[in-house]
Amino acid sequence: MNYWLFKSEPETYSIDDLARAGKPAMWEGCRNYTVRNFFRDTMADGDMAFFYHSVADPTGIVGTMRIVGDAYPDPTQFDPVSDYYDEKAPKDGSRWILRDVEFVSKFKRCITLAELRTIPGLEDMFVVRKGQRLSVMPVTKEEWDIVRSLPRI
DNA sequence: GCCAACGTTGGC
DNA sequence: GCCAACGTTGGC
Repeated sequence: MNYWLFKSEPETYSIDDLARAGKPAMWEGCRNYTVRNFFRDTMADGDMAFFYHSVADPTGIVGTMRIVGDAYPDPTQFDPVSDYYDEKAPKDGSRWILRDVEFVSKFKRCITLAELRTIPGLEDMFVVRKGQRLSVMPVTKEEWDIVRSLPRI
């Protein structure tokens, strides 16, 4: 079982949007090869992930979700009217893939980035590292457990 | 709005 | 295959 952190701008897609969906949703639009490789090679059905709000006030972890099923081609790469359209994407869909995710929980409060930076044991967490811009990143079990054990969540 | 940091592109 | 230029992310 692996653990992850997924970033999303809540104006685009928030934890509430995922909760309202009431079923697994496509995590579409990732256009970064490192993330693509995570989706393809490392992530597995049943993995757990934090939902993180970026470009928000405040930014931070707002809940959890579960990875459902296997990776498959992201349909938005073939959609000319989509923001995520990629005219050079091979027809076999191998360039950009996605994962389905389902809502698990929303925290009672946002665990802000500022708070994460102060918590012993999270010093090396990807999301607190300077310049780290991946929209999907791995989380260790130790980091997962520390965040899950914070008060009032 | 600024800008640091990083990923991607493309010329050579 | 190198690397400069460019584009994007995302915190502040």
